[in-house]
Amino acid sequence: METQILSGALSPGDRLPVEATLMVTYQCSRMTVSKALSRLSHAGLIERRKRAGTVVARPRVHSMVLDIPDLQHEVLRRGQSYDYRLIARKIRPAIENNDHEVALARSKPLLDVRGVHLADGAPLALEERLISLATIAAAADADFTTEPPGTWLLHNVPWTLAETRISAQSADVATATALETTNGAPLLIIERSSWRGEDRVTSVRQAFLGNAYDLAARFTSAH
Amino acid sequence: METQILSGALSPGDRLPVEATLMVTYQCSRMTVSKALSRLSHAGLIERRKRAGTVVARPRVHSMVLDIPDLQHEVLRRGQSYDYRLIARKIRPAIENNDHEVALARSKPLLDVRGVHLADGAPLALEERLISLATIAAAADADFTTEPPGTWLLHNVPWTLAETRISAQSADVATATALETTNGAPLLIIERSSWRGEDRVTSVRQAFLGNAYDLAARFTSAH
DNA sequence: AACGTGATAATGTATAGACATTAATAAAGC
DNA sequence: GCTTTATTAATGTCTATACATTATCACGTT
Repeated sequence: METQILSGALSPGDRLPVEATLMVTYQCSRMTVSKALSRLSHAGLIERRKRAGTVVARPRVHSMVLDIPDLQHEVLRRGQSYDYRLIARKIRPAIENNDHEVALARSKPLLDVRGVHLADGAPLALEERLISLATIAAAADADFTTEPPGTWLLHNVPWTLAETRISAQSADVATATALETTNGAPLLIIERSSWRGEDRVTSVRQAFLGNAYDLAARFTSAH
Repeated sequence: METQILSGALSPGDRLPVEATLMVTYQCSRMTVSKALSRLSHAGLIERRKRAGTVVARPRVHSMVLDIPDLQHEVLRRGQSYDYRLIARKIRPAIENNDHEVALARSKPLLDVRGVHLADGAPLALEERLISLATIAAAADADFTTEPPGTWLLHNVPWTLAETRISAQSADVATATALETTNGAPLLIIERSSWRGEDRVTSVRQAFLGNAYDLAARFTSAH
């Protein structure tokens, strides 16, 4: 079925046979047919409506799975050496008139970590991260001098929801210095906030050298 | 179960009760327990191993669903007016020493479309797109003067695989002119190739004004 | 102590049947 | 001709059962 749809033999809007027919066609029980169709439906390839039957879905958004990999893991996978250089780590209260920080802090301190990711010794990204100690108290005891906080969080805290913003900016002086590039160089900015259930876990801003980053490049699929 | 994991009551590595126990706990059949656990497993929250039992997963990659929306749809959703300005449309053979174009063309012509997306009359993105007429012959007859090719493709061609590259660049003269911005302005570049099964469908390069584009910003989740 | 080797406990997947839910269609009423 | 109501055909979900698959564990042998 999947092959037929993806090959174009079945086009968006086409009706699929009803489950009873598929039972006969593929010589299996209705439960099995139903599970298979549920899988396709979940993947967004088909739409099922009671009484009306099943049709090949007309795609609406270009929805894809983007593997935003752990930077350390990704750099090592590409055969480069990885290093993390901690610039500053401090525990501080939220800035009062910054709504975002206040929501993240929830009346407790924030862990503020910034550092540079290096691939083969060259700067790859500048990272500024805030971690909510209200949500993740254990982060206060973690050692972020060599292991980047992103890696630690990934291995220790499951997240349920993340909001990502991607944009491009010109490097200001401080960022250009940290990344050893020229003032005004194009940077790829990734900002992400993560939740665990109702609670905010962390927010991070990563500034990548525009030309160095084909890391976000990933194979993707609708399934 | 999901709530317990996401709330932190169950941590990565913790063992879950075996299915027989869950049957009793939740007063339902094993098939139902199994389906629920399969769903959690598919979502990456747990790992199931025969004989060894089920444990809460230790997350590995920051995998997330990125909804890259249809631009027209997204601009309208934000309450802005949308326009598409066609710059050029031509059918031409692939450039011979360009491997990418040759692979896309498959010995047939390519449809080369470029245009500008406008939100509230202001340029938002410059788009350069190639469509394989070998794979999508019907695209030759589509009217791309007002409807952008991305929207047409999205509604008419299901895709199975896409490869996306995201980077940042400084605007060159031609691009800066088309986007009515200054030379050297930071741009967010999205390059994407799409497949339908084994066949290449289209490749596109979109250059966004860096500050205008929080469009790629999308709510995302692991499920 | 090291190495198979078989029993076993767990998940994986299938079947047949029952009932619930929903929306398209047909019938009835005004 | 329009609206309301009943029918019904489709999917949605559950149960109980059976057997397949596989990694672990305990045991016996070398």
